[in-house]
Amino acid sequence: MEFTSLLNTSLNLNARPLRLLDESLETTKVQEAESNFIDLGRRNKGALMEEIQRVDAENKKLTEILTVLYENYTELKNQLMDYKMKNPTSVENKTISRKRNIDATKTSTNNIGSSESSSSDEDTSKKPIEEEQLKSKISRVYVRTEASDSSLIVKDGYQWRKYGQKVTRDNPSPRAYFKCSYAPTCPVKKKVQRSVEDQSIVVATYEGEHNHTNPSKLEANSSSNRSMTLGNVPCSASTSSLGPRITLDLTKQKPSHQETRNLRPKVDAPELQQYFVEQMASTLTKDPSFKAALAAAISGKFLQQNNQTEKW
DNA sequence: CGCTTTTGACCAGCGC
DNA sequence: GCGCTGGTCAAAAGCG
Repeated sequence: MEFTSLLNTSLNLNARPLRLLDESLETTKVQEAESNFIDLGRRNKGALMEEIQRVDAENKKLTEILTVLYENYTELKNQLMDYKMKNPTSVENKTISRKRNIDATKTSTNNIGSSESSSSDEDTSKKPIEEEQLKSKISRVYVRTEASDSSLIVKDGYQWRKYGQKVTRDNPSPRAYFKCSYAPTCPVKKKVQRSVEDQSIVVATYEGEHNHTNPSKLEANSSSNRSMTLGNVPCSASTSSLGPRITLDLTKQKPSHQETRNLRPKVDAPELQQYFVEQMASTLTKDPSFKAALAAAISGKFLQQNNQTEKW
C-alpha cells in the first residue's frame, strides 16, 4: 500500500502566505492597502517567495514523517494479521455448533481493519467440498455511512433485490438480505447490517461469486475514459451520466508486497474494488477540512497566477 | 402494470 | 420435545 506517497499533503501551503499578507496589511495604512492591494503584494514579493520556499521544505519533511509513520502502521498491521492467521483458534469458541460457529467466527472478525472474513475451522477435513468452496467465496466489506441513515444500501455496482430483513440477537440493528437480481441465475447473496461497535459502519457480507460481469463496468467501458498511473497504483478517470468517476486498480501492487496481497485476497473482487473507490470519493467529498484545504489551495493558486501576471 | 420493498410466517439447525 | 435463532418465502403494499 503506497497510498501515503500518493497523498498530497501540501494542501495547506497557501494558508500561511495569505496570512502573511494580512499581517502586512495591519502594519501599513489601511487606506493605502485598500487602494493598492496589488502594489502591496509586489513589495512583499520577496518575503512571500521566501516564506513559500520555507513552507514547501517544511511540507516535504512532514510528508516524509507521514510516510514513515504509515509504513510502521502497515508493518504492525501485517504482523497482527499474520498472528491471527497462525492462531485462528484463539478467537473461536470451540463449544458452539457448526452453523453457529461460522457466525461466531464472522463476529469475532467484525472489526474495522479486517476487511474480510477468514474463517478457518479445525474439522475442515470432515466438511463437504461444496461447503468449503462456498466459505472460500465469502467476503466482507465495511462501509462508513451516516449513522442517521437507516437505509442498508451498499452501492457496489451490482443490482440487488431485497428478500428479507431480520433483527438478530447480537445486534439491535436489523440485518437485510439481498440477492443479485442482475442475472436470474446468479447465486450471489449479500447480508447487510450495521456494526455493533460503530453504528456509522455498515457491514456487507457477500456469499458466492457472480456468474456475470459488473453492470457498472460495462457502463464505464462504454463511456470515454482515460487511464493514468499514480505511483504504483494504476487508476482511471472517466465521466458518465452520473458524474466523474475515478477507479483505482487495487489488484496491481508491487511484487515486494505479495505478502500483503495474500493477506487480503478478497480485494481482488470487482465489487470490492468498486466499493473502495466509492468510499474514498464519498469520504473525501464529505470531509469539510478537505474541502477547505482544496479551496485554500485553489485560491492560493489563483493568487500566485495573479502575481505572475502582474509581474509581466 | 411490472418491479421492488416490506414484513409476518414458516422452516431448519441447534442446545437444553 | 421444546424453545431459540438465523435464513427464506410469499403476499401485500409501494413506487415509477
